[in-house]
Amino acid sequence: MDVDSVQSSTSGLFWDFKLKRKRIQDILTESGPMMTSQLMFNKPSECDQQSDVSTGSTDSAYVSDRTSDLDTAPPAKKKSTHATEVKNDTCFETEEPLTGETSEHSLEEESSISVMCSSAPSSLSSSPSFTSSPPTSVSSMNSQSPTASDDSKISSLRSSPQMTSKASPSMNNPVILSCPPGYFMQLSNGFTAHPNGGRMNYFPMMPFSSDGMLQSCPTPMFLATSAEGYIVSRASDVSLSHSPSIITYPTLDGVKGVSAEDVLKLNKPKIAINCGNGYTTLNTPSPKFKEPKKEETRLEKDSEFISHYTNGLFVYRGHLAENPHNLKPRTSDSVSYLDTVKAEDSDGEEPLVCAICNDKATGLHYGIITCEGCKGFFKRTVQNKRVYTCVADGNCEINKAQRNRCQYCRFKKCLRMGMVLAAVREDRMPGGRNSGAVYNLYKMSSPHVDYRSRAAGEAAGYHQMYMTKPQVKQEMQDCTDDNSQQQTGRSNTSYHLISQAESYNSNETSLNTFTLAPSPKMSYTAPTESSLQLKRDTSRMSPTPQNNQNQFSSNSQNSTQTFKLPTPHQQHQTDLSESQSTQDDLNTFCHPQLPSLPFYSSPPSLISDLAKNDSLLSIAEDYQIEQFTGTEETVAQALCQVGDSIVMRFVQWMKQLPFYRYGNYIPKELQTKILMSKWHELLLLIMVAYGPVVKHPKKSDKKPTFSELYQGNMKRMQEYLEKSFQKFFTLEQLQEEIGSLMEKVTAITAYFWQQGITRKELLCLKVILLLNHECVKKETKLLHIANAYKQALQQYILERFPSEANRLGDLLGQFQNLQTASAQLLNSKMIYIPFLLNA
DNA sequence: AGTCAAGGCCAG
DNA sequence: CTGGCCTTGACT
Ligand SMILES: [Zn+2]
Ligand SMILES: [Zn+2]
Repeated sequence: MDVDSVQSSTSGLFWDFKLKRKRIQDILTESGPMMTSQLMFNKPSECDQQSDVSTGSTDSAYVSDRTSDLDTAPPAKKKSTHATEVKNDTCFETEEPLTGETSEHSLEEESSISVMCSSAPSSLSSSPSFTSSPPTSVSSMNSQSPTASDDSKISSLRSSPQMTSKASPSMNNPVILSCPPGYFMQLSNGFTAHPNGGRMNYFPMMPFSSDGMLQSCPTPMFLATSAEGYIVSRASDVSLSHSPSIITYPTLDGVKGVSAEDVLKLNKPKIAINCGNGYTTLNTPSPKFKEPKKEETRLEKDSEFISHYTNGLFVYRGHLAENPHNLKPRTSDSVSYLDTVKAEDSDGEEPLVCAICNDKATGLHYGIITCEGCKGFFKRTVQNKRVYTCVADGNCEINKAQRNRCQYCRFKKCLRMGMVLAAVREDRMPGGRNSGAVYNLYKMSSPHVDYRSRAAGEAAGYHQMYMTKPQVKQEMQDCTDDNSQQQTGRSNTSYHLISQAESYNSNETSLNTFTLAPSPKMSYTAPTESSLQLKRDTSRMSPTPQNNQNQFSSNSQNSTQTFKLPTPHQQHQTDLSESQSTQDDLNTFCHPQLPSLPFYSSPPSLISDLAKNDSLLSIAEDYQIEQFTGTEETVAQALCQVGDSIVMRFVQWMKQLPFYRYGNYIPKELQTKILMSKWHELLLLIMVAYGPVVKHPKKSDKKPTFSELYQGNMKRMQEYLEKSFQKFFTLEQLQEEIGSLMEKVTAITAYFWQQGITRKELLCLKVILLLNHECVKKETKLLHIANAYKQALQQYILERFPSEANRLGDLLGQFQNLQTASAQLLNSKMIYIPFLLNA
């Protein structure tokens, strides 16, 4: 009846990270396995019927109607569930139009700031190198440092992600912050990260006038982080040839934020951030800021809710998450296995520890062993669909002592460790027992193929929960065949480091199921042949390398952080000569200094080189939605193949990139890592830009609007589901299900339509996106390459669109949206993927 | 009757 | 908001 019944539990096949990574590595090694997959690869692409895959979807723009569209759309879904706290959208709706229409103009002009850094502002020479990665205030917060006391004084900014995630086409839309009266804003990457994690972007800001009043809005200012503190730049000063006036605010000892006192002492201007409800001051207590309601918000869509916390870094699969506590497979029946746990436990240690915080556990709660506190925390969070924000960068350590320091990270860990959302009852009915199905939502294999017998369970590796470290290492080696793994086990240190890196690829994302069943009533789908196969595979691999709680948590949480730690120093080494302003990493990080790389000749030729081997765009043409009809099984298989072949093409594409050919700047592990984390974003980029690039060769006025696009997409989705699965859903149902994802995807497409993105721009964007990875920032050469492409793109834009000074910044700003959408896509149901491939 | 995981309560 | 403790109620 509902969409759930259609969703395939084999959904993960498409994204299946383990297979993809293997594929990548195979190809990179140019080894045999590639052949096999090449065969598979040809198959889907063979169909050359160029049917207009993207009829309704790909066309439209999204200019003036955008605000109104967004305005009207959300209310529809608001009626959905708890009407009370749906303010997440409310916020957005009320503020967005304001800026969208009125100040957008000025804002967009300012966004040229994202470009400005390509010139070396002399005024900045005093402030050495700005890191794209945040100052590591995390450490101070993680370790039990005195900052704890500060926490209470500083409002941890909990903003609603929807506002930004609501597909703002440019990063320059005002960000809505919430800050309780009497507190000063604390800014950090964690905050901005909100919707998408870890990124500090420019915020439009307003200067105060001398009388303490906000100035009217002629010259918005922008804020960005740097290693030194915050940079505030006056947009009006920004131009390509002149350095912006930049004010640097210091970082507050360990904690990021600027207090009123500090500002006074520094004798620097006060600034305010546009926070929707007017302006909230950055550096002074905000007297009359009124909270929208409760600064907490709710997310209505499960996938959105989840991806807010997973942030694309791992895939939520309920209690089947690969953590040491979950090695014991659940059976389909409702029999608890706590007794088993205890039994096993007795021979060694009896204290049950919480998988989240290591506190004393009180049994199974929502699928895993947790303490009373984490149980309650998880329940409250899910019941109220609370949305938290990390004020650091989303990697706070969670243990008993500091589990209450960061709700975001605590809940993120809850999901990561596999607490089952669906086990929180919607009807709040106490007592009784959840049906076993609740805990099988994330399973692929049939309940009958379970590990019912104790012997089987033990064989399946429950014992490994207590494996000693050497055993773990052995296990890792036995079970994996990839390169990074081979380096494993030399010493404890290397093991540790590697597993951190590994966790990105294999631990979190290697799994097969993406089924997100919002409600326990979801029907169970029969396993497919391939799914069973895969299930066996994963179960064999499932023992998580980490065996003690601390280690695991630090591993998993550092997986991203690790990559950017070294940045500051390396930065220094390379660019000391040139001072520069830095925007935050993700979007714009231009080096004024271009190294003389072998491949680098001139910006134009950089682009034309890319154009010579543009094999990627055809991806958008090679897969027809019609391929994905039939039974779910068929679809799952088809998707698996397609995913396979797509990855293949990405690898081949990467290998023929100019800088790739000219010298091996990219260590192989890095290639794999980068591609693994970027290929779905790249895919989305291609899909989303295909229409505007290909079907819109000449400037016509018939740019499709966002709403046209959106409605067309939804309608086609409806038809697709009906035709392919004989399931009919009303548009309202669909809206419920994938509205938010569709909005995000459509918004990007619409933006590209509106901008009339060109093929060359897309070419560059692909490369820049590929290199827009944390790891790249440590690789000086790669960083330079990325910047070379940015400059090339900028130059191209200058010639082609001379009047659009901020075009590059806006284009790069889409990365954030791509990342968000792609993360959500990862967590959405499989049956939507084929469609989105053609949206 | 006993288990045990869910929800509720409410002092701190 | 937290989390220790209590009540529920399907299931054994
Ligand atoms: Zn706990
Ligand atoms: Zn955190």
